[in-house]
Amino acid sequence: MSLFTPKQVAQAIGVSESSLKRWCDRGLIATVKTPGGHRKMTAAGVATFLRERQQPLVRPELLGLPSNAGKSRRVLDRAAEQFHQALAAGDEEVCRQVLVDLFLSEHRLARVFDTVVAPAYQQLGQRWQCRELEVFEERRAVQIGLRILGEIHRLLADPETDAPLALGGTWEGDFYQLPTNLAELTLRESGWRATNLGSSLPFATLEAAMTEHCPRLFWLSVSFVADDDKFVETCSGFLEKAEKLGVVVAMGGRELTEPLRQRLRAVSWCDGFQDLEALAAKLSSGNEPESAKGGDG
Amino acid sequence: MSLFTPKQVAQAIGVSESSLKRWCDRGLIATVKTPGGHRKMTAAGVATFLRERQQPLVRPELLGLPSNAGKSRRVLDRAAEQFHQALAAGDEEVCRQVLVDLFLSEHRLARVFDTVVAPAYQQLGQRWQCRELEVFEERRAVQIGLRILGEIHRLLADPETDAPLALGGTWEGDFYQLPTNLAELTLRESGWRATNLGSSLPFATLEAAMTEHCPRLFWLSVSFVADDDKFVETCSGFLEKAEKLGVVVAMGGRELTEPLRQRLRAVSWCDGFQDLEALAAKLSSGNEPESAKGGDG
DNA sequence: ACTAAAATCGTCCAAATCGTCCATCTGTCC
DNA sequence: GGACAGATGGACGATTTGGACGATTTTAGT
Repeated sequence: MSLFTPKQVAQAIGVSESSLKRWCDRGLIATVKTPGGHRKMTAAGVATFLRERQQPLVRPELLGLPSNAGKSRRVLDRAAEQFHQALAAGDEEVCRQVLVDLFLSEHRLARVFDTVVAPAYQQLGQRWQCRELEVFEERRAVQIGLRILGEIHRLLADPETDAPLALGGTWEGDFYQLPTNLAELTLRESGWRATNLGSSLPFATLEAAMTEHCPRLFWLSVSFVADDDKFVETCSGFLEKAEKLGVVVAMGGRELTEPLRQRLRAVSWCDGFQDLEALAAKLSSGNEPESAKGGDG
Repeated sequence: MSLFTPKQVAQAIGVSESSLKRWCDRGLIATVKTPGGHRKMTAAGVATFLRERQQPLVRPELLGLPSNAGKSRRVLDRAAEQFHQALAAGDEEVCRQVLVDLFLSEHRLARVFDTVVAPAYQQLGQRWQCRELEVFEERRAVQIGLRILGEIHRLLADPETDAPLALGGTWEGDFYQLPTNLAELTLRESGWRATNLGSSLPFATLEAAMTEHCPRLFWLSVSFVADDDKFVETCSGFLEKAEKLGVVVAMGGRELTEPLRQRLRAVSWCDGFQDLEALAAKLSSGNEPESAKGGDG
């Protein structure tokens, strides 16, 4: 992680150094001070400020951000189409600009994911099925997406050490990485200590992770199910275990068909990341650390 | 107990060595001096200083870790061990620092990949087979690796538009993403316009990509082979096509056993990324843009 | 034990930042 | 319009920082 001086940040935002110093002293921007009293800021801290204040970035490159980030406000629906086109063309720079712009424009990530990212990849999937796109183009789009999400990951402030814990991933055979990554970021933005365990994990492993860390929330992203019966069976055992531990399980994904859902109980369904965010908010507001763990035995 | 040098502590705190020395001399940080006058600090001393000054550590993980500056062999060895430990523990910050430090120390990426990254993941794989690690810990390590590689990707300058083109990926059923990502970065550092097409791609798609873009080099990362015969058969067709187009195919990966290799021709074998880099150098030095495309039809 | 390379020493100085003050600008209320 | 409160951007000397230098100490390798 690199630290930025007031001069750099002031130039990046396009304001005078004096103003920037005042904002720091008023607590608007997270600032650390050297023993000598010099201020230093992190990219995440500045990004948080920019989002809260809707402040445009004049020279984003000074903060290591894409060269056009934050210069203009973006509208969600227009961005969706632009993002989709850029993804299909493999234009990583444009993709990055669109997403980082939206992020800095204080749009909730969950909303961006639901209205821009997810639809774009759905469209790509459709175009791939129609033979309009080659497989590698779809894979390349995923690569690009993962890279950009990684950057946004770094722009989010580190969660508090006492923030509620969330784990999640995808089940064995489900190699889709984007949805579970999106879930992780959604929860991180909501202040959770969310960790994506990865894709294609045996349920035994998921259980082990849950038992070891005992999170408040566990998300399961389901984009592929080979065998409904096996899935339901294994998953049911997992859910039982979760209930005993007092872990809330959230499931979402395009493969969760209605018949499949009816065969699973004790699950919070999330159709989209805004659902997940709402669930997380409910959980962390109505914090009941004692009673939740009660039924162990 | 381990003692830290000013350089390490300075990096951990995120200030210059000069400033740190000054703070030591002012008594802000408890310091022990060797008979020769070199300063040494204990973790406790640094922690006390940080708490009194309420200064957050920029890189807390570096405390306890040797510095990675320099280019000697042992630096790389130590880095390999650090990286491995941090990967197993899921400590993304440490991993990032180790790799980015090495990168900024002007180590060739190929060398870092061969001596640090690849061994670390090999060890993880072994420990996983010995049941020492859970699957999710291995997956998490991959997630971390991919994110960091994404960052290094951005740190590399964009390739020239007239740089030689390279494409690559993994075959259907081979979901390992790290090796092919490493290959992409290796070539990018060598100035190539390298694009990773992704993992688990049908050979038909790989062929389509090759035909459409006609790269100078095509890498195939092979970390998993379900059926040797089928692999050889399909792969041979691919290699023929490549030869017609004048595309050099480079293959590497732990699953390329000797018997498998003998059944495949017209391939440049790469045991490690330094091999790949050497191959790339040879190709781009002996540049023969005309004759290469000759035999089409 | 000895040599060569790497890291640290102490010192110096230019550049950056500090805190503070003040003139200017903007929007509001009377 | 005019008084007022609040925010901005620039200027000032004092302080802090970060990088450079040759000399010295530590470390790696034989």
